[in-house]
Amino acid sequence: MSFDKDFLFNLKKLEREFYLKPVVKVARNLLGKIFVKLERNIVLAGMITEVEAYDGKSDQASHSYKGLNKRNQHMFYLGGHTYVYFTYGVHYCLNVVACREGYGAAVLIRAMEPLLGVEKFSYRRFNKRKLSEKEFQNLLNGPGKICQAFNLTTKQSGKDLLGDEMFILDYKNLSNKQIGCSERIGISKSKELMWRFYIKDSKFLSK
DNA sequence: TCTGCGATATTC
DNA sequence: AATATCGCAGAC
Repeated sequence: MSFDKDFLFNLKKLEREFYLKPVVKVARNLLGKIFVKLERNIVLAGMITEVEAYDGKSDQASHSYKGLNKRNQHMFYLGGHTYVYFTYGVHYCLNVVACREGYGAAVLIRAMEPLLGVEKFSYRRFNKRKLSEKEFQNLLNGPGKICQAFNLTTKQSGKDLLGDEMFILDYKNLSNKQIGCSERIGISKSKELMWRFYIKDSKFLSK
């Protein structure tokens, strides 16, 4: 199986309806789907392997928990938009907004398997072209790494994933057996919720 | 292979 | 003061 442009462009873009379901369901369903960003002369694509769900008012770990502010405003957009935020003074993180407009739920994209644009990813992440096996696996296996490789910043926050610049393609539908879950990483509140989901046999997961 | 730490924008 | 992170240095 090869992931060239022709293969990708025969896949169908996820429709609005996909994003309007409860956020945990959207999170699980995003596993195995293909995130695509079109740049000037290049196609960047990765298969989503690890995600975390963040709900609205009920979830103390969610950016939207305390209501709308300047930083989190895009998290309240209609499902199917992006929410990119800056954190630790260093890193950007990509989220996919879920549910109706004004609800404030999103899926943090934590890891992907690189498919197209590997050379671009390599330069942005390691400033070189030839990578070891280990480096290849580490291209997109963390939320900050994804944004570095795809060159995503707050400029790309609030974009519609049903548009032409960035979108998600329907690809794999995974069974419950193939999906692992755990506590979310790096939070202190609402830790008991098992809302981190990942593809069990993937080599492209965060640490 | 692992642990601790520094970097530092944004919000409360 | 805390945070939805990462890469590096130094210990072993």
